[in-house]
Amino acid sequence: MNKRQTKDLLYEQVSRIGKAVSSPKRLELLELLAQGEKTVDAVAAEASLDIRLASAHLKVLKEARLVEARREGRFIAYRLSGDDVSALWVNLRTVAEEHLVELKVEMERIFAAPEKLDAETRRSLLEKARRGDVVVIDVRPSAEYETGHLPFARSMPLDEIRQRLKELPADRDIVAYCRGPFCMMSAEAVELLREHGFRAHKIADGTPEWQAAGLPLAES
Amino acid sequence: MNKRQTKDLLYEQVSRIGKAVSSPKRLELLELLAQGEKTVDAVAAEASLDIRLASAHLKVLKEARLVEARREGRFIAYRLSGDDVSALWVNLRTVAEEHLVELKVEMERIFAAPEKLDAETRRSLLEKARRGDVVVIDVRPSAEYETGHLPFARSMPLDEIRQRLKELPADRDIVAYCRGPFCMMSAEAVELLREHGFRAHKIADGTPEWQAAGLPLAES
DNA sequence: CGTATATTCTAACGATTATTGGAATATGTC
DNA sequence: GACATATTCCAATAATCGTTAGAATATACG
Repeated sequence: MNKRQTKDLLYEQVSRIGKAVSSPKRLELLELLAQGEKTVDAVAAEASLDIRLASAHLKVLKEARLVEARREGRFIAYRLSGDDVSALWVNLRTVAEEHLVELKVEMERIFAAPEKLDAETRRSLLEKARRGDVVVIDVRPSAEYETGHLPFARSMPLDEIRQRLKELPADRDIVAYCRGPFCMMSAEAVELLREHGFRAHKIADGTPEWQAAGLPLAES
Repeated sequence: MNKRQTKDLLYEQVSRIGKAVSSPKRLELLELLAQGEKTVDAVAAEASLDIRLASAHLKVLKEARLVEARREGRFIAYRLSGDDVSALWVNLRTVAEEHLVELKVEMERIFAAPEKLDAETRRSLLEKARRGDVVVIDVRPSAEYETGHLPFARSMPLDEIRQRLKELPADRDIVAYCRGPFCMMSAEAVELLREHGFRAHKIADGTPEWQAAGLPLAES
């Protein structure tokens, strides 16, 4: 086999990964699975897809080895095939945020203040959370919290906040996070909390961003 | 605009990056441009593409804002639009190498021993090169060396090695690198050097891998 | 063992993309 | 200003992909 044919083979293989991430729906599914293992109809519902279409997209992701499937009774549970896949998603989204003006303006339109974190801010947030100077709340569904969450964060799913307001302090800063920069749950939580007089802020990070920055998650 | 429409818009934008990297040819062009600014016919020749097809692919990359173009006299020079693009290429290739068995076996078939470097090995190589315990040679075309190269590496383009053998030490290890794990220039260099009795080895890293690992390059 | 549920498979269609060759544009040179 | 060179534009074709709907499979439950 000559050099050209060999090279074609190599790039062809890498393009399998590229093709897998070339569809907006599949990217959404990847981000969902980055929050933990989920069944087909769970991701289909979250991404507003017909179950059969979601299944087809998951199949493509599986053939690119970005996800793995496992039967769980009547359901089939999909999960990312590694932390590097989650990091790839973060990388793709970051490059898009950096270079695509259309995405930048859209993000600014949706989220008034885009609270991007740098390494230093992440470290200091962690320290303040450890000391209890701020209360970090994870507003995702509790199953996702249990798969992995920011250290010192407590679970406070968006649809439970209203009933659990008394668990939160009125005299300290509350920092809310959810699935990542594209997720709107933390913004909704902050709005709700501010209406009730709390000092709430959101950060753009989700667990995938935190992990991609090389920081450890907590479990249980 | 409702939540679904907003989400669709966001993932749609990220998928522009995904679509750009979904073609093997475009990945090859990206890797070439990660070695430095190049003209259309230069990359077309390197990638064995018709100039018109190369131009079309570069246009797609430009529309995804992964590359930028600049007129240079009669030529048009393309370059990556940032170091993060180079890092994205490395990330995609690494995920592919990690998860795609077909790629793994193909790599093993081509390159007898895949000399992957971890953080520690990179550091110690750098130290040995600094002290002069090993001679690191950059076998890429000299223009690429000038755009950026590993610290303490000297330029020794593949097609000049035969004439410049006397510049190399016979009593020390020689480490050759080129554009990255897919590039065959360092393997050819090592073969040539060993035939002449040198103690030559190759590493898989190119400048993109080195940079993506957070290490600095040298210029000039 | 029959029924309900979750998922996959298959076939079909329309939309998008890769590739090709010819024509057009832009720059530099004589 | 005519010519050569580098690149882009345009139109056409073949290949691939996304989506939809109906049928098939596989497991759990009564």
